[in-house]
Amino acid sequence: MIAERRATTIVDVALHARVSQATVSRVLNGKTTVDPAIAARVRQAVTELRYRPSATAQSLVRGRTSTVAMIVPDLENPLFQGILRGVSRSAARDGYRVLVADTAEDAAEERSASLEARRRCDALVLCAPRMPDREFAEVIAASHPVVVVNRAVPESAAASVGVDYASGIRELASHLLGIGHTHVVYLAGPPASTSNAQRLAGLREFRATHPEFRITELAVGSTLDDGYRAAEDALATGASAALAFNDMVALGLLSRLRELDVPVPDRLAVAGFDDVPTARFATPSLTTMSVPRQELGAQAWQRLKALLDGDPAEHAVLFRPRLVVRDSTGRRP
Amino acid sequence: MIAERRATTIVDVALHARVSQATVSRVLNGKTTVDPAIAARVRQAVTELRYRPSATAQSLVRGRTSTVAMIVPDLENPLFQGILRGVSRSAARDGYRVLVADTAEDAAEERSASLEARRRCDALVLCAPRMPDREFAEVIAASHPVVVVNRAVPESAAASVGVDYASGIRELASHLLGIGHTHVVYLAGPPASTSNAQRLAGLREFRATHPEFRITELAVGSTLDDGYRAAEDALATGASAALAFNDMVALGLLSRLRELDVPVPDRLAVAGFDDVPTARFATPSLTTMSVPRQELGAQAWQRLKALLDGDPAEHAVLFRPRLVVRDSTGRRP
DNA sequence: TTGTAGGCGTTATCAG
DNA sequence: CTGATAACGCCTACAA
Repeated sequence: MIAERRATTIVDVALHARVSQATVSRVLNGKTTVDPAIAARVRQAVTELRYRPSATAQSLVRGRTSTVAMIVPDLENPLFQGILRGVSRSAARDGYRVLVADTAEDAAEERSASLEARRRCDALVLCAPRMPDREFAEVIAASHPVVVVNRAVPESAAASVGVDYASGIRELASHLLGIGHTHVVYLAGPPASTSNAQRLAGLREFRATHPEFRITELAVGSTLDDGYRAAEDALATGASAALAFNDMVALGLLSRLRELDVPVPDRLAVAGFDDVPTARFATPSLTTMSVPRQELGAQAWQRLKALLDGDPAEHAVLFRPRLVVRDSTGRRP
Repeated sequence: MIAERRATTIVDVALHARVSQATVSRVLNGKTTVDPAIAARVRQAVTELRYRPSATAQSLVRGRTSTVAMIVPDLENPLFQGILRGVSRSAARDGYRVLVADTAEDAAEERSASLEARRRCDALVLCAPRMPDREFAEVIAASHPVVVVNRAVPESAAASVGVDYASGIRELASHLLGIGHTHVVYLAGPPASTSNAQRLAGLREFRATHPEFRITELAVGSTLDDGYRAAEDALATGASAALAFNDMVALGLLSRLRELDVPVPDRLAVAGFDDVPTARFATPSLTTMSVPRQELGAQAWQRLKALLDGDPAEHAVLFRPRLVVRDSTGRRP
């Protein structure tokens, strides 16, 4: 016989313990005080029947799911992994779970995924959204509460945490200039990435105050392979140093340079951005700007939590990346 | 005035369109056919009121949440990232979302997270669970449908996908022996990892048929740092080759060897496991066993989907890792 | 302290 | 083709 088993509900427990549903609910939630003897009976019924309350029903009646969604362009990017980890662990401490959606760098998918995910969650974490401004504003308006990571947003519309890429890249440029590089090639990231735009802006600013500093721009991308493939073009620019969009690009570049027997940093110095775990272990070890990945996630959660609790939005926070000089830039060339 | 806005419900839409809730529900779900004029009125009301159905209410009445949970020991591990990505993308195609929980390599946390996550989802993906057998069985029994990744499980209890680590490491050992290494040191992974146990078993088997092959075992771990710190001990064993638990360990080891000016592969050959994205880009490039990370996730989803649809469980699948010879093992020493 | 009953937002059955 | 109405599983005034 095929026992089409309906999950056991609070009614079953009530019947089994010979009390009302209300009482079962009470002992399970520890709200009102209940007669110890009865409470014990209920608890026993619960274990005997292996009863576990339906989270869905609880969500419906309580008006919240205790779940938040996080939308990322690419789960393979160590930056987003770190942020996800930070959000996930912080949220767990407050009894929240995280739903994650990978949009595969597709701006259109980003919009629908956000809207759809928001329907089943209490809030949204938008990570480095690639959407055009119009859609971005629309999604934010429809998804409150929202916290945005790594993209500027009108203070009132949503909470935000981010990285000061402009200042970071200026510091990096300054470091390179300091050790004698007057011509660097910038390996640009995805066009839709606003953090790439911030880096470019930072570079322009630096250039404005340092006319002797020359920057050649190359459209590259964000992955190991993108960096690997950019090596020849980077060399062809004649620059003495390369500034990569992020560490992945830098690592890919390094590996190709090695194949080509191009000495780093002597012929070409290389710097990345993010300080991913492998950066320190690369050969030569990678000079980069450190970004607090998990902390970014933790801060994102803190802001989301405030909004969820109806507290006033906390101030946006912008982390200053920290310069980490390693061997890939070396000394004065 | 503080407008405590209740979200707009189907009732609001019905009122606005001067029809019943039933009709609204019908046009939204396209179930029964509805008078075109009325349908249009409803749709207009929907957009005007910006109505979006409550996923929670739908879940309650439909009896499913269209969400599955995935439990992983560590989100920073590239293997789990790849699997997550595979599950996430495959599930998305079938209209499912993925809830992710990082247990920080804590077996106790693993149990509670699984049970708790299962309450709000339709199914569970257990990734390389570290729990002791007893708890493992218990969690599985309480969480059906479940698919387990990278840990053996009684065929009837849950679906499973995995990697044939034993055969993989034998192939790797064979490669090393083939190029002349008769003494290798195995840098072991987390004691609670069953895939580590599988590797050890494979090594023992290989040893049984190749008495001239000597294996020294070292307790190391699973991270870059673990590998980095194991370098001196590995050298002290006098082995001519190191077999790392995974690529992270191997990469950490490589970087430390470089600092120590130990030539690889001449003084010590190094091999990893998993073929993570950075393995190819390491210096020297890393010999390793390739594991289809995303495919593992896709297969896991396929099995879960079958179970969710009430179809008979598909057969367990075990992927054979593929040997990828690169420079870190080199030629005959 | 305990039980009764109403409601959370949808879907689905069954009459009209 | 459309409209009441009963679930779905749980929580919470309110009443006893």
